[in-house]
Parts: sequence; structure tokens; C-alpha cells
Amino acid sequence: MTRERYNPKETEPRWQAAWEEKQLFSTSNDDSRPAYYVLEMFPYPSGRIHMGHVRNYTLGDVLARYKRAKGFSVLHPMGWDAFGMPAENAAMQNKVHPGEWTWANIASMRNQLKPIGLSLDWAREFATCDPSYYKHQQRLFIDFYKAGLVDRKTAKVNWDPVDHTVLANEQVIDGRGWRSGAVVEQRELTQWFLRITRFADQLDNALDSLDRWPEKVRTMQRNWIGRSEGLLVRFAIANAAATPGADGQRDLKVYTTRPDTLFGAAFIGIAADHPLARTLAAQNPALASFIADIRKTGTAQEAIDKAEKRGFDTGLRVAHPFDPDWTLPVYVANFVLLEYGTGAIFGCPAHDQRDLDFARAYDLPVTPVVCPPGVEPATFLIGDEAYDGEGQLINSRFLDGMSASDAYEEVARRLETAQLDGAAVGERKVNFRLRDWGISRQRYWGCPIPMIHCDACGVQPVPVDQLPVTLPEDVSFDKPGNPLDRHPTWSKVDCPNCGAPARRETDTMDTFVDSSWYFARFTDPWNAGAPTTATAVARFMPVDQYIGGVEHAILHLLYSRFFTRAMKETGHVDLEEPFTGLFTQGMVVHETYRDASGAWTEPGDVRIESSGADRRAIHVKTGEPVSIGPIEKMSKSKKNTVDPDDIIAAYGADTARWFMLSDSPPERDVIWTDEGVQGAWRFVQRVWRITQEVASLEAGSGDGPSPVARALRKAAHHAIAAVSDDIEKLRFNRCVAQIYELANAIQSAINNATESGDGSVDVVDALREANAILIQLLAPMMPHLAESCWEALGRKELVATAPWPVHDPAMLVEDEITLPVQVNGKRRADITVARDADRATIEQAALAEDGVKRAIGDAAVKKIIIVLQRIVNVVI
RNA sequence: GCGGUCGUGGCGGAAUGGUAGACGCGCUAGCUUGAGGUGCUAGUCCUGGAAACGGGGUGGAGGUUCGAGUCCUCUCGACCGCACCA
Repeated sequence: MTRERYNPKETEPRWQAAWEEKQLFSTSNDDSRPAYYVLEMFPYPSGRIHMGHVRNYTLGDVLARYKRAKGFSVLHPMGWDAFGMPAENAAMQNKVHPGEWTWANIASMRNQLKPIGLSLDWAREFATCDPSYYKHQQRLFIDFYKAGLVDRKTAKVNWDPVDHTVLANEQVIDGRGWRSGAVVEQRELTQWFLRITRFADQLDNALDSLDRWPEKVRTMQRNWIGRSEGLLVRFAIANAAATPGADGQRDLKVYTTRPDTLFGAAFIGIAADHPLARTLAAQNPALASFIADIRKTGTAQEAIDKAEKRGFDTGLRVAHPFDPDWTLPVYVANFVLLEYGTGAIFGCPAHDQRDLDFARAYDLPVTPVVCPPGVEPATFLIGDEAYDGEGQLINSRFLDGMSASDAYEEVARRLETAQLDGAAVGERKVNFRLRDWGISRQRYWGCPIPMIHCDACGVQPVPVDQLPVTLPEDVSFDKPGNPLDRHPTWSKVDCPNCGAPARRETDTMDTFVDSSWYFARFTDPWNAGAPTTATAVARFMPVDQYIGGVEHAILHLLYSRFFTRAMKETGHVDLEEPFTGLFTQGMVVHETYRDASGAWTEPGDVRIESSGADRRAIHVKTGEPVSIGPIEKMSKSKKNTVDPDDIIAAYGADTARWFMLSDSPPERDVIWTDEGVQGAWRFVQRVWRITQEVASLEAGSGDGPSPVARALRKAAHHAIAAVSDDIEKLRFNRCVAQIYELANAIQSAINNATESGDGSVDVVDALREANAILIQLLAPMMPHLAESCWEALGRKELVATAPWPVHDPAMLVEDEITLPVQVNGKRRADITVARDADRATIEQAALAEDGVKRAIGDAAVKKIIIVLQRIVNVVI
């Protein structure tokens, strides 16, 4: 029989309008049902949605729709991470105001997003560049400031002398500004910092509790925080008077995680920027020129990799803490970092590779003090490799014979009690790699830092009732630098304290600040008086499932975790961890194509021909062969992008969503292929056809129970259980497989019924039930098709409002089960027995099988292992 | 160098320690349909055999176990992250 094909172009907008009209996805803050918060990382409004967005939002949407059907009040919002540099670059290139550009992009991206059919609560939409949002961010900043969580200090920054702005480390490529190409300078600037280090220990410890986060992300954060336990040791300076520039210097503080190796010390290294190095250099031209020289070696990673260990003997000597007569030379060394620890180290060449390289270059003694297990101490020598493992202490006086960890404790204990100038020589110290978060940016298109500089009163926060500090509209981008800085009037303001003329802060905030609390704002974006509403936060936070790309594994997620703690401390939320569940999805990738001249060729211009195992690509216009290149992340430069608009126009949103979900596990990359999309398209049509056939079936003769019907019901209820479980675990590719299996089962039952004429009442009933279940199970993934099918089944309400089907456990229980029978672990036969058959019955049945008899042959049966309802293994 | 993830058909991928390869793509054959992205049926890990029925098989080598893709040890390879952090 002929049926009309399913036409998404007609149905998809219709169902979207129906959902909209009934406001199905707007979430009330007063709802007695349990809440569930699904959030995908909000997009930067670049102007176009790409396939990565479609994948990200589809994953979240499946979960949102499923949880809604399970009876939760689901919060699933969308907004825009709308501040940032691209808007300013566009302003410079096209003479369009960053705000205008951004809002136009938001409008067009919203229009692209809507046809995907996502169940989003658009009533909560906001953009971070809107003063109604950043007003509250300024309030948070001031509250943090008052709580001592904000710091203003000088810091070394990457300065682009052409663009007149600070660059983030990742914006410096081979020592040059990524945009201007100018050689980046290191400058000391006074900057605003958020004191993330105050929470370093908490941020590290709490990672253990985030058991619904990928292990990988937790490890990355742990490394980034870089907690280490060690000892601060003060070395007395032995010859201050004899060293020009060292007058008054009494001690030098060093941080070490290996106090056990103290007797292997050969030298002290200090950073080029260490205060002591500076004072010494002021009296020592040779040292000054050495420092200037090593500063020149680039900051680029490659340069650091290749840099040789270099040092300069300052002439200064310090005394060993356990032996005042033993002095160590103090070097300025290029591999010692000022930013970590105290900016000074003691070098133990035998047990640290860097120190060893240095010692070899400057001919310093290499004394092994930790002997590896099983090695004779007398013969233990260090060659080109330092030994950093455990072992027994040697050449270490009172430590000799101890294990390294006991020696660590012994040294720490002794130095904690030893005195130098009235203070302890040693102090246990937990150190972190994590630095405070510098948020000052010399840019226009960001959230203004709400501070005022007064000559008399110093730095003053803007009074809260004067917020927001809005960005001026009349700015120009024809010159490099920060337009706020050169605006004639904007920065002029009266000091809130004394009323004298003062100056606004013209730096704006790093855009990572904007995204560090937006998830909390979504719980009540209507609150004009405060950033958050306690009841709304309590209702929805933390986010139950957060979904986004792994590229934000460190910065965004760590900043958000910090912000949540800071907001707790300032009374804006009552929780510490913002995201209990985190999922990092893979990228959308595609084959690349190049024509004969080597030019990248778009997938739309390529036709793939295959015969057998051969795949060849041909240019559709020229007919010339095209070479198929590696599969890579979709990018404009390689022209291997597929435009969501085109796909939706050709196949509809459901096909695109289904394919995204079906082909790969969500955490892995998915390869976009035209064949795959067509397969998804065929399945859409197939579901539609099946539904129409089932809907038109008329119950024939026969009213007894049918085994066909029973098998179908089992398949359907099994699918309910499996799909539900897989959605909970975000294993959508397995859901898809389950749904295919159910569709196949329905298909064969239909064929069976129509061919044999066995359309008994029971079979038709079972078909209708299974078909309804099929539609409901795929509804979270292909919501439009599901509505159309639901309607075809004669249902009056929307499937989007239908409760999730519940499986009947009785349907999953088999009366008879088929057990594989192995002989010595190899399967030789199957037996079918009653579900509750006892061991003796099973054993008898197993040994009666021909295949089993043949495999046993003349051998004696040693043992028979029977795992009930699983397997039988005969051991011979 | 350090840390993490992962190696399964032609491809994407399934397998609470219990029948390896579900499901899809592709391919093969037959039927159907036929002007515009068809549909249905059967087959598709390798290998011997007409078949029945065998042999082998989850990067490699060992081990634990009645039984290993799964657990353990070593090893090879790929990808990702960090990288002079004392």
C-alpha cells in the first residue's frame, strides 16, 4: 500500500509552534515536583551555529525531555556569553559598534537554534553584555572586594605594543601577539586579581567528591592546582659583608619538597627576578648583564624546552643548616621561577635532573644521598641521570640508614625547632602551582570593573546603588588601545568618599568572569535587585548535568568552582560545587577533500562512489577526481564543515539529531558522513511507515493469546528498561541501537500479521502497544517525528506531555531460558530449560546434548560448573 | 620526561568475568518499485567443508580463573593534557 512520506518541513515548525503555544518548556520556580537542572555550556555569539553546537544541545535536550517525562520540573535554559574580543575586532574591521554586532549575532543564532526543536526555556534567556546582567556581576565583584577576595597588585603581563593591550598566555604565539604579530613585551602592570588561591586546598580536596565528573577533567584540575607538601628552609648568609650589594641580607628562604636530600646540596639557585638578585645586580654589572641576557630567551615553549641550564655565581655564600662551616654558593639560575615557592631553591644534583644538568655545566659536586634498594652504597654513582626514587640515606651523617620518607620527617622536625635570628629555620608548607586570577583587561567590550581611583582616598568601590557602571556608546576603534581609556568624559567621576574629582577604573573584566556564575543567574534571571534569589538557587542548584567541550576542563570549570565558593562566602548562594554531573562531549569531525590543484574542496562539491572496498571521490561540477584526506575537526580553513541550516533544510532537525546521537558514544568524536545521515533519514521514514501500518491494522479473527504477541510485548518492555537506563547514563548510541531493535521486532510482527493473516486481536493489541512505546522512547531524540506519529495513533495530547512509559518487570522474565553449554570454555551446544530448573536437571540436559557428548569423547568429566540462568561449563 | 584515555570486522561501534562482533553504515545476491535521497528478503570476522560440523580470532607476550575483549604484570602503538613547579 502506498503511504505519504513523512515531511519534516511541514511538521517540524508545526510542532514547535504547538510546544511554544502551550509553553511546555518554560519552568516555574514554584512547582512542587522535584527539580532537575540540565545545562549546556552557553555559546559565544559568533554569528553562526555550527555542528558542534547542535551536538552539544541535542545531548542536553534528550536528557531534559526524558527527565520531564519522568515527572521532573526541568530547568533547561539558554543564554549568550556575549562579551569578548571578536566583537572589538569586528568593530575595527567593519566600523560597526561591538554591541550592535553582538546583538545582531545573537538574533541570527537564536533563529538558527529554534528549528532544532530544543526544549529550552527561552523566558530565561539573557546575554552577559546586557547591563541587567553585568550590573549584578559588578555587585558580586564589590562584595568579593569587601570580603577580601579581591586583590590589586603588580604582575608581569604579556604586553602587545601595537594593540596596546595585555594578552593572555594562549594569545602569545612564538613570542608574538596573535593578532598584531608584534613581539610581546613583559611588563609590570597593576592589575585586579581574584584570590582563587585562598580556596586552592578546598578546590583540590573537593575534586574527590565530584564522582560524576570525568576522571580526566579531575586529573587536569588537580595538576593545574599543583598541590605539593614541603618545607621552607632559611639559609643563613655567610658572607654578606664581603659581597657588594648584600649588606643587611641575613637569610635566604628556599622551598623544597625533598628535605631528605639536604646533605646532597651543592648550590643555591635564585630566580633572575628575585629581590636578592636585583639588589646584587645593582652593584655588579656582570650579573646585571647576565640577568638581562637570560630575560631575552623567549617565553615561547619551544625556547624553554631548548634552553640550556645557565647560571651566574653571585659570590654570595650561605651556610648549610646543619653545619655552619659548610657553605654553598648562590647562583642566579635561569631555570628557577620567581612565581613558584620562594623563587629560590637548593640544588641537589644527585636527585634532581635539572640540578644535575646545572651541576655538570658548572662543575659542582654531585653527592648521592639516597641509595636505591638493592644497590651497594659504596658503588652507587650518578651518571647522566638523577635518581629521584625511594631508598636508603647515605652520606648524610645522622640520617644515614633511614628511608627517604623517615629522613624527610627527621629533617623537618629538627629544622622546625632549630633557631636562626630568633625564628625557626624550617617551616612545613603546602604549596600550590595555582596563581591568583588576574582579571584586568585593557579592552572595551567587557564588564567594567566598578572601582574609582581617588588621589585622596585611594581605591573606592562604586556605591552599590549606582550600579551598573555601563559602557559608553560613543566610542571609536580607529586607534589601538582601550577606548575607555581615551574617552573624554566616561572615566571622570566624583569620589564616593570625599566627593573630589576622581577617575573610574578603565579596565574591564576577563570574560571568564561572565561565565563563572551565569548558571546561578538562570535560576532567577528576573531578580532586578540581586544577583540571585535564595529560594531559586536552593530549588535548582547545583546543576545536575552540565554538558560541554573538554576545552573548558580547566579554566572555565575551575573559575566556576571558585566563584561558587566566593558567592557562598558573600551570601549569594548556599553551596560549594556548582556542577554535580559533568559530561564532556566529543567533536564533530569530517573527511577532508582536495582537488587536483591541492585546494580544499567542500563536501557539498564532492560525490563519493564506492564499489566493494573502494571509495573514490569525484568533483560534482568538474568530474575531476578529488583526493580524500584525513578526518579532521570541522573548520572553515579546511572547508570540511557542514552547515546545520543546510542539513535541517534537506532532512529536518530530527534526522540531524538522530544521526548525531546514533553513530558514536557522546564522549567521542562523531564522524559526520552523508551515508550516515541518509541512514538516519531512512529510519525516520521507516518509523513513520510502521506507525501508519500499525494504525491501519484491523484486528482479524482469532482472539486467543498469541506467542507472536507475547514476544513483541517482551521486546517492547525490554526496550523501555534498556533505553531508560542508557539515557540516565548518557549512552545515547546504545539507546539508538535498542530502538532499532524494537523497530525491527515490530516490523517482523507486521510482516507476519499481514502475510500469514494472523492479525488476531492479541497481535494487533501488542503491535499498537509496542508502536506507542517505540514512539515514546524515541521522543526525546526525535521529538517532532514522535509528535506526528503520536497524532497518527489517534492520541489527542502531545507526546511531549506524556509520562515516560513504565516497563512491566513480569514481561522481562522468561519462562524458559536458553543456556550455552561449554566444554572447557568452548561453546558446544545450547540447552533450553525452565527458568527455575535445578542444577541436576540442567546438568542432565547439558550432558545429553550431542555436541557436548562429542566434545567430551572418552574423557572423564572432572567438574561441571553451572551458573544459574547464565551458563554451563563442563570441565574434562 | 610526567600524567591520563584508549587499542575489537571494510567502517562507526556493542558486550554486570559467562554464546565476541548487538545496532547502524557499507558491501553482495534475489525480489519489488521505478524518473528524482525507494522498499522487502537473505547473506556479510578469518579459515576448511557442498553441508553437517570443525579450526582460529578482540595490538603483542605472559599470568590469575572452570571460563578473560573485560582482572593482573610486562611490552608495542595511537590520541589528549601538562611540562624547568624544586
